[in-house]
Formats: sequence, C-alpha cells, structure tokens
Amino acid sequence: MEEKRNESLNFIEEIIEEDLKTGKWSKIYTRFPPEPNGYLHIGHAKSICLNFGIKEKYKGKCNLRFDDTNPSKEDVEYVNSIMEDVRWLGFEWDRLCYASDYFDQLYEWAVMLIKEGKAYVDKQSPEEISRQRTTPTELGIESPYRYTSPEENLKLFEEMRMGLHPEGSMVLRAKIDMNSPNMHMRDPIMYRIIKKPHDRTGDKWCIYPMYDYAHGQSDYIEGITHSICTLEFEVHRPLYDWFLDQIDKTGKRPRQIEFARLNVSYTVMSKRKLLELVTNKIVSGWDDPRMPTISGLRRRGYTPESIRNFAERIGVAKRDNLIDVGLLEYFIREDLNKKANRVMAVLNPLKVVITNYPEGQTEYLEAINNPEDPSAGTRKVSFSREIYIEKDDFMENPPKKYFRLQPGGEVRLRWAYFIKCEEVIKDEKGEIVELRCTYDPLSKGGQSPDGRKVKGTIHWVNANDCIESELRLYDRLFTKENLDDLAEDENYTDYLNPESLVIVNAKLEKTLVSAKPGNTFQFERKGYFCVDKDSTTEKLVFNRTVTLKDSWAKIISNETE
RNA sequence: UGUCCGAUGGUGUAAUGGUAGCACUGCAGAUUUUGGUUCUGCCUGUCUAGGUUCGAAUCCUAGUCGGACAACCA
Repeated sequence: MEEKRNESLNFIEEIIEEDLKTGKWSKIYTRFPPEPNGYLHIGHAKSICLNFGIKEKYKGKCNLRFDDTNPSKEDVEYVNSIMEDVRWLGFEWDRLCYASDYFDQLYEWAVMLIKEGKAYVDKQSPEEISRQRTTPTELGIESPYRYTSPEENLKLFEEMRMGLHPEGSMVLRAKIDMNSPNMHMRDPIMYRIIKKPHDRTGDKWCIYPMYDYAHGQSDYIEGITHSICTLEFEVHRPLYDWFLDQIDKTGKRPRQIEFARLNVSYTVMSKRKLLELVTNKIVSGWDDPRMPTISGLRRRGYTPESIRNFAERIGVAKRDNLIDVGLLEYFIREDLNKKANRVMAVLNPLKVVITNYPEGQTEYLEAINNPEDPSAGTRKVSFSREIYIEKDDFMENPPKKYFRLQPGGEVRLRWAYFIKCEEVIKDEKGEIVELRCTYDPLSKGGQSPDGRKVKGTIHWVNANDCIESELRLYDRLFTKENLDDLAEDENYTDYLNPESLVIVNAKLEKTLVSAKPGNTFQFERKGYFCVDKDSTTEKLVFNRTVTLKDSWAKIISNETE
C-alpha cells in the first residue's frame, strides 16, 4: 500500500528524519530494553510499538535487550513472558541481546576509567554515601576515598570482582561533580557487589553494573542510534552522555530521547503495584483479565491489532497524560466488530413457552454469522416450543420507548419468528417465572409477512438443547479515575472495585459446543466474549472482553439521575 | 528558596510565524432483523500578563500551574 503523505510526525520521528536528512545516520537502530523483573503492560506496549514502529517505518533495525544487571530482582520467568508478549504484539527483533553479554567489556571500560582517575572505589556505607550527596539545593560532600590513587583503586576493584569483600562494603563510583545541581552527577555508583548467581552468567561475577553505567554503553555496543526511554530518565541524560564521552571520541553514538509514559484511567501501571496485586492475591495472576498487562489483555480477549491501533492513536509527546480507558475499549470493539462471529447467549434467563408451536418439534433456522463480514457465512440455530429470553427483554409495565416484549406486545426473535406475549406467569412471591406467547408462522426468519413493523428484536436460546456455561463479567479494577492523584492518607487499594469480576451462569446456543480457548464471539446485544483457558470439556468458561455500546442503558440511567 | 521538563476542547494529539484540524467522549438525527454497526450534524480549546511582528498556539520576558530527580532499582 502507498504510504500516506502529509502525515504529521511525532517529535521523535522529527528528530529521526532530521538525522536522516543531515546524514548523521543513514540507518536507524532502536531497541526495547525491559528489565526482566515483571510482566509487560500496556505502557510497555506503547514503547514497543514506538521502537519497533520506527524500525518498520524507516526500514531500520530494533533489538530486544534484557536489562539484566540486577540478579537479585530478575527471573527467567519474566524473560520468557516478555519475548512471548513482544511476538504476540506482532513484532520481531533483529537481535536478542542481554546487558549481561557486555559485562566483560563494561568491566574493561571501568578499569580504563580507574586508570584515568575518573572512577574510584568507595568503602563507605550506603547511608554515608547518600548523606554526602545531600540535597539538590546544597553542595555535596566529597568522599574521603575520592582521591585514592588509581593503583590502589585498581587493586580494590579487582578484589571486589574476586569476591573478597562482602555485599555493601564497597562500590565503584564515577568521579564527576559532587556540586552538580543534578543529583545523578554527584559521583554516581557504577558497580556494586551482589553475591547472587546470575541467570545467564552464573557465578562468574559478584559485581554488577548499575543502570546508568550499563545502559548507554549497551546502546553504544549495539550501534543504537536513538535510545528512546520515558521522561523519568531525562535527568539521567547528562550522565548517559558523560559515560559515552569516556569511551567514544567519534561522536557516532546513541542519543537518548525521552517521551511521556502512558497512564490509563481506572488502572495502575507501575510494576511495583502490579506485583502487589498479584502477590496479595487481589487478582488471580499476572494474566488476570483485569490486569493492564499484555498477558491480561490477551486473556481478556484483546487483539494485537487493537492494541497497536490504540498505541498509534494516543500519540507520543512529552506532556503527562491520562488516557481514558474508554479509548482502549473503542479500539477492541472496532476490531472485534469486524472479526467476531455473532452468537446468542442468555445471561439471565426467562422461560418462554410458545403455545401455538407444535410440541416436540425442532426446526433449524439460518442465522448470519457476521453482518460485517459476508465471508463468515451462516449457521443453523435450533428452535422449539420452549425457549429462554433475557429477563431484561420483558417488562410488565414498560416505560415509554421500550420496544422489547411486553404484555400483548409483539417482538422479533432474532432469525426466528415474531412472538406476542399472551400471559405472564408468576410464582407465589409475585416473581415472573414464565411467559406464554404465540408466534406467527408466517414470520419465519424474522421477515415481516405483511409489512407490519416490529421495532424490537431480541435474542434467545432453545431450551431443549442450549448449553450451560460460566461467564466472567469484568469491569474496571478500580473505581477512581486517576490513581496517581491520591490524598496523603490514601492508598490505591482503597479504590479497588468490588464488582470488577462478577460470575454468572449463562445459556448458550448449541453451536458453541465446539468453541476452543482463545475463540472470540459477539454475544448479540451483550458484548464480546472469549473462551478462557479454564474451560473444561464439561463446561465452557468465557471472559467478557467488553460490552457492546448500549444506548438504551444510557437513556435509562440518564433518566434516573 | 536547586536543576530539568511540560502546559491547545471533557480526554488525547496536530498545526514548525499566516484559516486552530483529527480521533475518542458527549448531544441531536437518519438507517438498521443486535437500542450493535454505519452515516449526518452539533457543542466544547491555545494557562496568565507583557513584548517582538503587518500577523503569535508557535518567538522573547516574567509569572502561574503540573511533573521528574536526593535507591548499592531500572
């Protein structure tokens, strides 16, 4: 397809096009650099779409790089889930990299800095080092070890590497500027001792580089041209550049560019909070369909296309943002509307007996699978004298403009017949338990035999062969729109939505017996549902991905307000 | 009373000194065998005050508001 012209660029694309134009770079190279200490979420999806999107747009390259510099926090479980999620979103990396692949090189460069007098070993406690850094408004205090000779530092650093010193007893620091207004420049720590085996390097190292030292150098080693990260790293940029200054004299080196992270209303995005939800069993796991994780969204029934469209639409800028979760819902509806076959499911059943329909008779009626996609074809749904309809679809004393079933009223059964309510049967408590209706044999298929108008069309299932299933109705996890906007004495968990998961039993049309985990359907008039992996041969379990828009519900709720 | 970053409808995001546009939301209507989809129309915006300019969302100055930074996390 021809690429659209006059398409506006985001500020990062502008930088890239400028670099291409001036010849600074002829080929663009980006990277997505997660730390394997948690599952990816929709915010990461934004970053993935950005980095891999640039690769595709400018015919460049993009690496997946695990920022695995802290073995005390990281785990292979996360490595695998991250690779799965990136691929599921539809992207393939040019190289699979690990920061740990560069530990030897990083060590050599550190030795070089020590020899040049630009790094030193500090034997003070973490508390002391922190205290000497003071606050941004005051000058810092130099460490008594700041002017140790390179020879002594070399010896000490080698001892650190060999494991001769306990964790926390010393660190390697870059000698930069203790008076910098930027705290990150006040002799930042380059290496610390962690006596833990690493998933990839095993017992080879007991010193590990810090993010600031490892990240830019890793970018440099891989030939990254544009190192895109989130805004909180903006203050790190001088440090990023300082480390690169030490090893690169050519100027051909990566440029760090920061953009605003994604925030979505009614959910949390920090890995720490997400981990809390999992470990405190507030959700069933990282892939709980209420989680904003990629795996959660996938299980919920979101498609990669819908997430990519969402990422495209929200744009990339530097101002803080809070995206309405409704926008995400818009994109999944848009995608599923085209793709999902329609079926009928009754969530809250009310029995209907069609008194003039022959007892014992079953017939099969043709139903269109997807009006938006003729190639989806048709199916046959069974019909008989006894059916179930939705309780909501009958009202004894309806308000104005209610055009579903009512006493003496006529309604169309989707793909079947017009029926008219003749009698309402109640139990001793006055609850409606059954409806007696008559049908018009001439209205088969739902066609009007004489041109008469029937405004309402409702869904139904055949009472004789419908199948039972469990439906998990999900709603937003939190009741507060902006969970970063909390009073001092509040916690985000104060706003957990007690109704974020409601489980109901539903009756489904028989054609669904062959549905498999991952399959998505539109339950007509109810929403999009996908088969969950918890399904068994006895019982199907569905997750509600999202409801359909419901303008009737809106009218009702507006009137009752 | 630090440094850095940011500020355009309800929410996002364009306009790169020259008509403030697009999407979502909301509202109204049309179509409809899903109160779905689709289609049409409408509402709502440049943080404030100065300055530069024929002309400012855009450039300058000051202010206001918001965010990030003081982990041996990334």
